[in-house]
Amino acid sequence: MTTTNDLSIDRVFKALADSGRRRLLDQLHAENGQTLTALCACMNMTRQAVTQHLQLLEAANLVVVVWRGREKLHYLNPVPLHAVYARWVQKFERSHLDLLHDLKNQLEGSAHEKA
Amino acid sequence: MTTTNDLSIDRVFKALADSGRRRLLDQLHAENGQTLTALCACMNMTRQAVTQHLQLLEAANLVVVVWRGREKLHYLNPVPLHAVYARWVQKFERSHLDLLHDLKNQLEGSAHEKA
DNA sequence: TTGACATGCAAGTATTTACCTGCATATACT
DNA sequence: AGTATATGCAGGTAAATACTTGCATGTCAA
Repeated sequence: MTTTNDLSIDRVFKALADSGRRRLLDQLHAENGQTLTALCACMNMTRQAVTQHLQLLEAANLVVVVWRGREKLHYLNPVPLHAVYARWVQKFERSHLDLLHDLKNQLEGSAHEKA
Repeated sequence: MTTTNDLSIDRVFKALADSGRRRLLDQLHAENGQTLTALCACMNMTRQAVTQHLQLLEAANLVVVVWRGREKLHYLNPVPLHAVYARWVQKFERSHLDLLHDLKNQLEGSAHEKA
């Protein structure tokens, strides 16, 4: 269940692809456990639009929801972010300098610029 | 010029949002400097579609292109990945355990599950 | 110079996405 | 009970995205 397969990774990347959704995560990072209405305050779109963004974040497991009476409290879950970094970003980072070095060699070497 | 502003960060996130584009980056990670045709081999779509994906990766500066005669060589540039991590992902990761702890407290405390 | 190969450019379609409006439901407050 | 508050659900529109087909251009090799 906690398996981080390709589908769930894709959901995380897709969730992060929208600046509005990233702002929502930022908001929750600033203050965790906010209600829907509170989150709407900074979003310059209708409540329904914000709801839909939050649903994507929930589907990606980046946000966890807890009900308190009629209020929906939103909590940040940074685990998928870490998973994405660990399983995907890190491997590119590791060979960082090597690859740049290769590229530099190529550029300075046999390769020609297009006119 | 090398400024990593919000717009360029957005381009990177959007570029990473597609699994096909992520596969292209994986391919380049496995073997750097591949031609367009070589990259097409693993992509199960037309060459033009692959070209368009690569253009988005270029726009996000995740891929750098060098021409060698009639061949277009594609090189991975992991710098934007690192930038995204450093400027965006990391701050969520830092408070990782704290936030989970908060959440756990909330769940076990005053909050009630919805029926 | 001719033919094969590597790529570009442009326009068109289909799907997905972001967002809206309108109405329904449940909880809290008095 | 009655009103305000917090949210859900459903349907519709506009724009963005993924992908296609068709044709043009430039490079290599015989």
